[in-house]
Amino acid sequence: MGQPLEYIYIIRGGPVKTCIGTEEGQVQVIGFHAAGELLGLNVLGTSQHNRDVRALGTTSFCEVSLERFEELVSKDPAIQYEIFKIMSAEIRRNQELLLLLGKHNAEERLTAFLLGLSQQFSKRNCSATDFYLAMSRSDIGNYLGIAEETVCRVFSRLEDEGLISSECRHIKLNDLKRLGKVARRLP
Amino acid sequence: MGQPLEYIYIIRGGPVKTCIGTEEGQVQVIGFHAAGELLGLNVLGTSQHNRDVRALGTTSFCEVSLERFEELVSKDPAIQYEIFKIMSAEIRRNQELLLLLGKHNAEERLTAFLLGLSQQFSKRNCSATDFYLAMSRSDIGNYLGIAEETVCRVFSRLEDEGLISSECRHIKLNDLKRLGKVARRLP
DNA sequence: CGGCTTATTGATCCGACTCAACGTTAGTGG
DNA sequence: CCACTAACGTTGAGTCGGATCAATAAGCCG
Repeated sequence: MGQPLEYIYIIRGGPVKTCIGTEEGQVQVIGFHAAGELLGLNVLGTSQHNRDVRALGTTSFCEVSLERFEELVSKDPAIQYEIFKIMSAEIRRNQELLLLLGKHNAEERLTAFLLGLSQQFSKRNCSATDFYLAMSRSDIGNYLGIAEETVCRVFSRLEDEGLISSECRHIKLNDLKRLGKVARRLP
Repeated sequence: MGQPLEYIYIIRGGPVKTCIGTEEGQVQVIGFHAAGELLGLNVLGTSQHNRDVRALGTTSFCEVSLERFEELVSKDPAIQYEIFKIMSAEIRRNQELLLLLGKHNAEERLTAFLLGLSQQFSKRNCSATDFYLAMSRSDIGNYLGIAEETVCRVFSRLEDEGLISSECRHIKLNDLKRLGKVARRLP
């Protein structure tokens, strides 16, 4: 964060989190990302990066200079359109998060979060029901706008109800259908 | 919402709100927009619009077919870059909103909202301290993730403290500096 | 006028925050 | 090798901000 906008980055591998911050030192986790995702597109048209990116494990990046990026984009309409699609998807992702933060309680936020992860893992040909969380309880709470303690409590409650098995960062989703109902329950 | 992605739209004049919804009928107001803004960019790469746009007064639009849009963008790098910048700004706007919803209480959200409007009006050469709200209390509450009643109560409280004058939708900001402190107060 | 939407205010209740204690694991240095 | 420290995760008790429910204005329009 604060660095001049000279490069954008592509994640080669490893989980990361991105955060924005205020002058007062508050931090908001904006997203968790994995291999293949682009970082830095959100500051096109400004002079410096506005996000902090932190590794949640062993990671590697691909650094692309802004000139090279603009060259690629302007020469190849397919790439250009791909970038539009990526940015557009990022907008939609943030908007769904807004809906989650604005209209759902802690239990719904957390189950929706787990189901979202499940889908991501499934797309990467990993297990959709049995995975490790790269991020801490504190990061999850920050991301979802709830306290770390509440994250723990909801995990415990979901486990008591048999919906998940939670052993620290190793999570099993035992009943995707019922979890889906919890995530989307009307207020 | 739900219409096939055939056009994107540019607001000619008049205030509008955009919303997303869930199958359960919940609605989340995502933003308020005025003349000059583009609507529809957030669904590039998908098959249909995912937002509802509703007028909050007399409005007019410019409709641009997707083919025409793509033609313009691919022929003129300046336009292309401009679109990147617009989408990038939209991402940043949503992220700031996420920070607001995730880390700030009702009073901070509402004062930040008023100050944001103030800046917008100021950019349009309108008064930064004396303006009409195009949107209802209910819309504001929905947008900020708080109840309509809470919006009213905070308005009343701010008025009691002399920070604003509120007569229904006619708002005066009496002390921008103190309002700024309220908006950014540490938790 | 009456019906309708919007705004305001009060009373009550609950979900989630805060504060605090404690267990666990990993890393550090004597 | 073990004491010490630092993160991280979990759980409990108490509190409070804001939601909900309810009633009452206040503007708008047919």
